[in-house]
Amino acid sequence: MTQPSKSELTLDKIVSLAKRRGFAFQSSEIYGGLNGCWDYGPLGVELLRNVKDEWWKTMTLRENIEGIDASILMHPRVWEASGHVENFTDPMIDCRQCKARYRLDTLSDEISVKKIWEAVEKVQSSNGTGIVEEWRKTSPALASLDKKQPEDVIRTEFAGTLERFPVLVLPELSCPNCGNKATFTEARKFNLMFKTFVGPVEDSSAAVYLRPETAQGIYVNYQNVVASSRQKLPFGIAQIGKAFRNEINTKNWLFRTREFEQMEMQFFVKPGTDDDWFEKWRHERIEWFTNLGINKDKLHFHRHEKDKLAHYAKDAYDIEYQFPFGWGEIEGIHNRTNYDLTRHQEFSGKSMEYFDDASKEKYIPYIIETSAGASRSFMAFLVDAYAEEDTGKEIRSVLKFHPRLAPIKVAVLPLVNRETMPEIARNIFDDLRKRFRAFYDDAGSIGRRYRRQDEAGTPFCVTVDSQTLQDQTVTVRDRDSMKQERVGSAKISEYLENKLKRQNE
RNA sequence: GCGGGAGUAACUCAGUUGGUAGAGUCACAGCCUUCCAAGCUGUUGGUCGCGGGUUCGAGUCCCGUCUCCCGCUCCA
Repeated sequence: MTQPSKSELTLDKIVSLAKRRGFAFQSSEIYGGLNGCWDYGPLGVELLRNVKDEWWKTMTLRENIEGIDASILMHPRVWEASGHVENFTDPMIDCRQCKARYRLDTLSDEISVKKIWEAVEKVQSSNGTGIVEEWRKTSPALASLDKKQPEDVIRTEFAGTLERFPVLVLPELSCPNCGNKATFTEARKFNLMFKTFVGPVEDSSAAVYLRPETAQGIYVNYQNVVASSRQKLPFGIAQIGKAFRNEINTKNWLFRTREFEQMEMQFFVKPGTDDDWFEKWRHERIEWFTNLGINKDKLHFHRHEKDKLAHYAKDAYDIEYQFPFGWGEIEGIHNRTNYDLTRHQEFSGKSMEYFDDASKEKYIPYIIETSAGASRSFMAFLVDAYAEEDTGKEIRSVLKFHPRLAPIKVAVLPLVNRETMPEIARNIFDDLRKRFRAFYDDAGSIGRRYRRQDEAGTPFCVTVDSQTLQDQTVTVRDRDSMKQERVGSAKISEYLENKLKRQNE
């Protein structure tokens, strides 16, 4: 059996299959779709649920992790404390010539002091319109044209000028990348958080945001959980929920969307033990994916370089999956230090300290974050499961999901619609469907029906044949090997339970 | 946000210099069929992405717009 190389696998193929079989549809499709929004269909919702269930059980079926489900709307101050208000609203500009993109607030770092003075002199000599006057008031060091000012003062003031009066200086600057002058687009302010209003009146004082990450819902509840669950450090809080980011560009199907779901576990530890816990969680998390059948070769860690770490992070690894479009992050494991809790203590005025009864110490815990994308994991499991096999006569399309992730666990098929086979199969189906997601199919040849289940990723097919009439046994056909074994029809439930059983972790 | 490509049935696609919209697959109803698709008969299914314009007439030409894919950029 040869397998075509997976490099031939395109996203288009998966998107098409996903639509045909009911995994994912474009949102509001009959109205032309909504950019970057997708809906999960009948099979998709089962797969997604199974992914989330597996994650939830892995996390919470242990002593030291509690679950919560926080509100999507939170107090606006949360996002000031978290740094999102500041960091999510950077004005951006593009160079029309070379297409380079810059953050307005960091553009001045790439421009020499000499060039800065040149631009400032141009602005100074321009006609004294109101805006120039205003600028002179806010940037005295520049306005005085005192070139003996220390460089950092010049730079700070110039950065401020750029941010407040981009119209004034941008036409005087050259693109640091291509060197062309006056090629910048207007500064556009991106607010990456979705804004809405509490109450029916659109009053700005009632503005709130749809959470851009679920983590903050855990942090703000950390003291509540400690108090109510009697947990002691180290312990974790798990949550699955939707988050929203008003991305500039959505792309790659479910990979970058504006509405997405996260599976996050924030683990609270004593400072100093954080590195060890970080390593432990990092390895545990990648094993979660491989234990559920993801090809090891398609997974790797991507460590964030020190100078590119987020403002809160001490160390960070992404678990990346090799999608048809390249490597993409499906989970991030970050050492967030005590940044978040410290900030919330500052902004809320409430203590975030933990009192360690054993050592009589008081401290703000460090947090090891494991943040997996539910939608991205869904996509990785789907892409990874997809296989085309040459059986010699034809190409078999099959989704080789781990049985616990498979949307449909078992299909029940009468070999032919004769004698009492359909009735017996119906009875078996009626029994199984109460315990497993099951499917009954009597349409077409048996081979066709097996193929249909292959394409839906159903791991087991139970077939009633003439021998069933004699000895009450049925065949169970395995999706991947296509091999069959005979099982007593009364024992199928037990047989499936065994196949779907979780290992003790 | 920039550049390129695409959008016609549920899916993959055809559709000539502008002249009544097609195929295969899928699905459904039968027939056939005793273990790995595509055998037979019949049937359902199309705002040709959307909106304008040109024209006697637009899937086809023009303009705008939306959406998807690819490449840049971005991803705190």
